[in-house]
Amino acid sequence: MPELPEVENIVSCIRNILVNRIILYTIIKNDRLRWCIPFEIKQLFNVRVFNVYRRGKYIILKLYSGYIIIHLGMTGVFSLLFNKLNFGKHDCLDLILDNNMIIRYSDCRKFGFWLWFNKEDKNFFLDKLGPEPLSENFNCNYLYNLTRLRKISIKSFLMNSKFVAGIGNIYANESLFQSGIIPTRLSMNINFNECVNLVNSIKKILSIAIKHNGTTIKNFKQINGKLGEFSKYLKVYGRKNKLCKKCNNLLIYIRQNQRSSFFCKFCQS
DNA sequence: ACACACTCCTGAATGC
DNA sequence: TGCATTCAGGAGTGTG
Repeated sequence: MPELPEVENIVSCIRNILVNRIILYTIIKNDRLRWCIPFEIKQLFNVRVFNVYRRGKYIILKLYSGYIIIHLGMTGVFSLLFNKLNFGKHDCLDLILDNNMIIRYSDCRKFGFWLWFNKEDKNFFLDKLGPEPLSENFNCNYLYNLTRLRKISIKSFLMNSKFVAGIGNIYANESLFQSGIIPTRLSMNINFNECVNLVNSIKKILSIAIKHNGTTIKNFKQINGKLGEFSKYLKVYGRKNKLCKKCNNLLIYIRQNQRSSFFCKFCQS
């Protein structure tokens, strides 16, 4: 499941391949993603890619005539082909490039999407996003001030992209463990020192995960097909009924806002 | 405006 | 063994 580090990794891969290349055309195999792939993408023809970047978990392809916003959902995967290849069951579309390379997008569960925006459009998705967690705008003062106002758990807070962009379930669980805060604590009850710890933990964990090419749980692959390597560093996520790596007590699993939370009741409070 | 449940989807894991 | 059910999750949408 791609979160910020996985998306960052994918973006740096496809940036190298796509920037200054020309997309000759697209071949659509299945346009039924979360929303139907729009005709502007289906009809792309000889258009240069100016830039590829990330915002939260969104991938933005900046083209001459507008931009494509891609979200990978749960199972979106890119692969790089050097020859035309028949489509498999979960393949959705190919971008045919002017150097004979092909970028293929596949998505088993179809939670992902590809949308088109004209350059003058206000952007419905990007405009609502909170600061990037690795930017200076995301700091302890910001977190402290914003959490004062919210009667939601700190985990729900972290996973809401309008407060901070790109933190999903894995990294919310891991950051809260590292900073010793139980996921069910009300965000307004987190004190300033805890905000300092939490911000530091988030930045540190995301940075390390980016270095290790992300976390592979089931579906995430880098564009070269290699798996992310951060999963072996996970301390709580997916470790239901296993022992805490700090204190050796059993980790607790709960469902919180219809998401899995994992924590240690001795190391987190 | 806010908080939270529901929804989309497929395949692996689990249950009987 | 085989069929049925449960679970995983991002984030937009709908409800109270």
